[in-house]
Amino acid sequence: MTTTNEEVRGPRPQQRLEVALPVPLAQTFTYLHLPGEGSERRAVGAGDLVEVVFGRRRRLTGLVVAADDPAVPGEGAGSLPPADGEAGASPRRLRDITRVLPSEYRLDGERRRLADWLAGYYALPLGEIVPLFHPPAPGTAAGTRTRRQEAPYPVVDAVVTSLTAAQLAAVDDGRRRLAAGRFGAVLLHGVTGSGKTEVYLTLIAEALALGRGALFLLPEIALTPQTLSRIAARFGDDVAAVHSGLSAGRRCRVHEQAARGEVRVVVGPRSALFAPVRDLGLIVVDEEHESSYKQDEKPRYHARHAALVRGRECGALVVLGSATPDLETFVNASEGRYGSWVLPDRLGAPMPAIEIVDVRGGGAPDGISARLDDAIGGVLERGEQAILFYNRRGFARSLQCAGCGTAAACPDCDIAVTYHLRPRRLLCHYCGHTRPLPDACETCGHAAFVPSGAGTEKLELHLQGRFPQARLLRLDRDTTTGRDSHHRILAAFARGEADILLGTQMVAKGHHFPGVSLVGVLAADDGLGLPDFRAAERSFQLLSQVAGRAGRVGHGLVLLQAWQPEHPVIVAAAAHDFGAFAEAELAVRRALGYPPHLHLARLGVAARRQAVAAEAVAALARALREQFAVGPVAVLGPAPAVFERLMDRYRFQVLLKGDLTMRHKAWLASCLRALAAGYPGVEVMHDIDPVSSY
DNA sequence: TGTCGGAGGAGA
DNA sequence: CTCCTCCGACAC
Repeated sequence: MTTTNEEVRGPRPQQRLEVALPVPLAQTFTYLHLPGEGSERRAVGAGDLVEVVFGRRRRLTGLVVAADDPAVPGEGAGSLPPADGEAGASPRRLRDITRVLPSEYRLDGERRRLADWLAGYYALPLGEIVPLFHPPAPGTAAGTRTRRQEAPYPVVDAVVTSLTAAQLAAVDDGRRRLAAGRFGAVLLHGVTGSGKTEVYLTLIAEALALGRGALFLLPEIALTPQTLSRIAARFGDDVAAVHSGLSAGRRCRVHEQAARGEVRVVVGPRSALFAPVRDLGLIVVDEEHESSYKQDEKPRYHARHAALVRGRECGALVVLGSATPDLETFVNASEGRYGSWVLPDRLGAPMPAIEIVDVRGGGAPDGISARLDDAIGGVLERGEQAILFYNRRGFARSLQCAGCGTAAACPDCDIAVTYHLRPRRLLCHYCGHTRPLPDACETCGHAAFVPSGAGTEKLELHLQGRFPQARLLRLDRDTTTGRDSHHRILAAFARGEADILLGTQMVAKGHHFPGVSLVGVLAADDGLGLPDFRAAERSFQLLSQVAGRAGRVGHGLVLLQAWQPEHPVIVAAAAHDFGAFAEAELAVRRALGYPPHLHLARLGVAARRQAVAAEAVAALARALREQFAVGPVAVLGPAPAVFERLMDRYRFQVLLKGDLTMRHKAWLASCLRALAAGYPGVEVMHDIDPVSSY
């Protein structure tokens, strides 16, 4: 058996590589590379991506963080310490890497610094960050899908008229900042339809003229065909869009073209932030408040935050645009850390009138008040269009036994299942568990049930009965199962093939529907009761967004039905008053020590057996209390999660409130690893800056 | 985190 | 006796 040292000192100039791999382990792995063999016949160095076999048969792509100098085999010239091959532990025979990825895939410079920041800030091993930076290899199962031809979408060509004074002011300041070539961040605060996109496009053109590249991030690219077509029309071959529908091969091509500087502008969702655009000078984050910028699986990073860090690392201007800025962004702008550009007016049309409809005391028997019913009738008479927003899927929120009142529950989640009509079944919205309607109550044997609480399916039925002549389209997760169905429904509505579009929050997202003169929100205060510190913010954003769908030409009316018509969030939304909302909400956040005043970290523990999970989370809380006994970080909990049992797992959590330093994060990562090791069968997760507190 | 292999339960 | 699922170990 040869020792590792003998391997390195062998006759051939073999390289020893330290490779960070996407596994949740706080270590790198040593592999060998023989330059001159394999697909890429060159020596590799820190920053190269390599493919390796890991364990029995896994193939992983990892980042080389250190490598021997191949010219000096076996000598200490490389950055690696000598292997501890001699005494004690039996030396393992090192494996060869299977492939070096082409140099377009190297992860170095500002992207490497971003990767290091992500790993530190989100308390993850560097290797788990690496997959963000390279597209999936062509030929993988996920990569073989090709994009289907899309139904035609009427493109509203924004006539490039002259810019308004407010747009000009933004563009002028942007030009100055771009010319300076230094990092800076700016909030572009403009209501729906105020011309933010034109500002973005002008600045992208400016960056290109200065010889720099640009990134344009959107929350969900599938929902913004109009923005996309405008970018494509303006920048032609300089621009490439990445989205989930793209095959892995296409993705790789975009990546390589960007790395070579053949593509200068990359557009896409949060993952596009990591594209190797050269000489990056501008990063646009459109709809920066959108929670989809936070990835809800590991690595749980926030693309807005990461965009700011990348901007800092490469000296780029970062423009954050929104009609309803995230409060953190808003505070940074109002306190002068970010610049601030305001577009106060809608182009071409006044803001729609917003009216609050009090539904207390049975004012809306079938979910629709007389006021809204009238307004819908008027829209249909005039041949216009309406959007109705109700944020609940299914026919009934639950099915209760008429005998004992028990609501049918999911066996794996301890949560009431939703009653769906088409197909007719009970469905758990948390784990997807379905079952047919029961013949009799499982608790008492009674054979009659009462549906309670309405959903979009019931709303649709009601509308069909009430307005038989109306053509309806329903848009929610249940009508958008097929690929593209989402797009098809919106396109059909945009072409005027239906009079009423009804659905969940999917109807709120950025589309221009010129024919829409009425927006009805059936339960505007629905989201306010959620046990989440961001409930008010989310409600305000959603209401503002859905209201923006109304009357972009001519008259527009928005009706907000509410049980709490005097709630400050409802009142502020109805008055188009972001400032009033922000002031009130920031006061609450400050009083309770929530973001943006302080940062949060959420630590979760889950296990099949409740007692095991409870024991593990207690141990975690003890360790945290000891660590943070002195200092500005508060430990809250442990407490059962808001949904205590999901997917047959009991869940508990601890919340950290305060500003965690990188040192804290490093300690936290090792603490959580130790916890997972000490409690086999327990799943441990952490979420830095969670989007919600549960 | 994904994969493998052993332990132990349910059913033929 | 075999199939199957659950759980822990391990990874260069």
